[in-house]
Amino acid sequence: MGSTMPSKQCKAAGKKDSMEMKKGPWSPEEDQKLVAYIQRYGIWNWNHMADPAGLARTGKSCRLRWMNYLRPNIKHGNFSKEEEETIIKWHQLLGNKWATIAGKLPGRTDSEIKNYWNTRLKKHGISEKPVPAPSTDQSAGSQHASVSPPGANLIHDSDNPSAIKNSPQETNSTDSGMTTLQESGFEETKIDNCMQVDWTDIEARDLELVYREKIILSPTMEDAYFESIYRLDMLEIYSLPEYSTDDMMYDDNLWEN
DNA sequence: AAGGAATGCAACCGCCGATTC
DNA sequence: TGAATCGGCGGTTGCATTCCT
Repeated sequence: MGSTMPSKQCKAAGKKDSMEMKKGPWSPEEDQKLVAYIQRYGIWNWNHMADPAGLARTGKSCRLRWMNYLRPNIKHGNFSKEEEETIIKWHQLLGNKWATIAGKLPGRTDSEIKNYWNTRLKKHGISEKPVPAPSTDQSAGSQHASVSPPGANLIHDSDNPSAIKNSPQETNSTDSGMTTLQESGFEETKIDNCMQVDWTDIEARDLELVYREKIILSPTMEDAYFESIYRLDMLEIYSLPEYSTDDMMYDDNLWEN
């Protein structure tokens, strides 16, 4: 469009950017320019938009400002209790996958969630990383090497959604009377891309599991307990933000096979 | 009331995967 | 097919504000 910068020069331009481009907080005028430009021309190339928009900013800076602050339907302000619980729950399952977690909270950005976690939740002693899978090799220290899913040692107490307990390795699971999957007899076998789970052996309710970040169990529907074979490649799409666990429950295709 | 410490948040940086040429 | 580029992500930083002594 209005830009004359050849795209191949962008790497070099990046160094130039750092010297000549404006940094620091955005002024209301800059916000106005960016919004007006996007409203008129849309988003076509962040690196090439700043100049015709009249902004002495890098494309990255423009993108960040738009994505985290200026774009429509962004929620600002305090997180609700429900949102907080959602963050805690999904962080236990996914770890620092802020963008994915943000997908579960419409209107919230990954940056905002990340900040919220780092400033409010982390300090309250909530586990910072996904709980390592239980392993017989205590000395291994490899978090994802086990066949068991990372979340398999998680119990999410439905009476107290924010109370998510670690595995016996991490904490004493016998307090508060909750049991881990292993303690409740959970077993799984992985065959190629298929995971076979005997749900009837699972005593815990309101439970979600993630296997390499792919959801393998819907949390509440009783019928789900009687399904035993899940194809990870089928389920992969359900780990996308636009799919809720409700989608999983009511999608008949999910239960084929 | 003042000053230092703690906190919260916006923005930047570097890396990486996907896409384009 | 490989290099260049872009967009996205997570980690980190810096500054303004609030809290505490």
